[in-house]
Amino acid sequence: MSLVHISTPKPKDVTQKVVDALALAIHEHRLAPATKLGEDEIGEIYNVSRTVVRAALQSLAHIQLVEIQRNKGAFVASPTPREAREVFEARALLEPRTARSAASRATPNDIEILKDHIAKEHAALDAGDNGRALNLSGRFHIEIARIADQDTIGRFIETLIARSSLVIALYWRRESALCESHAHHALVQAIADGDEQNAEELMQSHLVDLNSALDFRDRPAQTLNLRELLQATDQ
Amino acid sequence: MSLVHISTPKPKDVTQKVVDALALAIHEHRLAPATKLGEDEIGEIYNVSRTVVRAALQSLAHIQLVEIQRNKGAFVASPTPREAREVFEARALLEPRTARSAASRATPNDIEILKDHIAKEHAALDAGDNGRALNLSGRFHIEIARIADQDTIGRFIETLIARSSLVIALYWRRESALCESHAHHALVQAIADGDEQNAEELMQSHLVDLNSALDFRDRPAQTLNLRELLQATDQ
DNA sequence: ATATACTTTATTGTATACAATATTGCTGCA
DNA sequence: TGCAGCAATATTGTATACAATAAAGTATAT
Repeated sequence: MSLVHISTPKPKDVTQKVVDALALAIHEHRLAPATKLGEDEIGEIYNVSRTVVRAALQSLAHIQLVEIQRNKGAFVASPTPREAREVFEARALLEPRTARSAASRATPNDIEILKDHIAKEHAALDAGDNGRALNLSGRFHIEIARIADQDTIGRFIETLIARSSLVIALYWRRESALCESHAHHALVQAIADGDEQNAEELMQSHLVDLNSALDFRDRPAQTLNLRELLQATDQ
Repeated sequence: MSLVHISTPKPKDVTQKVVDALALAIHEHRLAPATKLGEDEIGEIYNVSRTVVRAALQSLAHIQLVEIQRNKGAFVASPTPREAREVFEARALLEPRTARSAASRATPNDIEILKDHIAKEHAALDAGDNGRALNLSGRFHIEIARIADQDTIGRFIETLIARSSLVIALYWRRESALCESHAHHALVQAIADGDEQNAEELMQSHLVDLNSALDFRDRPAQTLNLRELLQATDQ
């Protein structure tokens, strides 16, 4: 009778694996916005049935990383300029408050985790792996939400950051450099010091900086969406 | 060649119908928190296969109206006191700003819609149909988010209001009367007047009132969850 | 009589099969 | 050539079948 059934070797949740794999590919810009995600195709790639692929795609559709059109299939989402703006407006509303809360609660261990994130981000940048750097940068923000210990708002922030990947893929203006590292560093310092006011303000200005590095003018997105616009969207 | 293919008679999205039916039942408190939602059972009720039931349940799980436990099934969610508190904290963060925005954009038609909501709410209360009144009250808030024309934040608010139904079902203290009608009326007036500041403040105090009518002390929830607590949550 | 191991039943997880819809390619005609 | 209509193909929507897991029941031994 094995009472100590610790450390389950196989938590296997196949659907979640597919979700994570696809989300990572999108975050790292390996899957471009508007890319068709055929069910059979994905099923063959991960050796799972369409049942689990469909569940995974629905999951991703809920956080608006993919868009599902009935009888047409799933596509990597392609946020309009308006949606892109809204994503950053929402972040500006939620994240400064969250950073403040994180500053009031962070433990030394939390600070270590944040510093570790920054280090990895630097490493990825030096290695020229921009996709990975971007993903780590996003996870840095998610980590702050976790430290703030607000699960509900944290979930919202997670979805916003996920969508931010797509926004950046579509609207990033290459002229501006990826100067986030410095901002992140200062933020960690404020959180480590428990300086709530400073943490909130730094997060706010960081988001303003990010926003100003985006160019939301026009850009109706890629090829596929053109077709959408032409055919009647009957109901 | 029929070009004018307006008004599709059958938009039939079976899954969405099941989602709506279950969500309504939860919102109107006909399905209590922690109620088991068996797949076969629901499938027979709505005459659909388990496939669509599962899709519907996953959808509801995403907005945290139901909780899915692997190999155990789906249950109507039963927010803990902490989750309940977070829901209202998040609403306090998002909705006042949204009300302000609504005040700056509302059209005469929008005002009509809001007044209509209030009238229906009154009617439901008079008829003693508290479930319906509660549901309408929630939809009033959602309508304001729609008027504010912020889709992203609006979605967040929708999920928060959905969860609020569960919170109210669990933590409402019966001593306090359902005095929302007056608050809603004042809110509509401010929005109609385009008085942004007032709309924001009224929404804020309205949420404070709601919050004070809740009692988050203890309440580990109903029967079923007791069983949960006893068995090891391995992984 | 209680507890433990085993057996049986019920329920969920996954895969496959069939139906419905959309897309593509072809044929014929102007 | 270019377009309309039909046929063929591919893809998604839904139902069902099978596998895996959990829950419930039963028998036996102490």
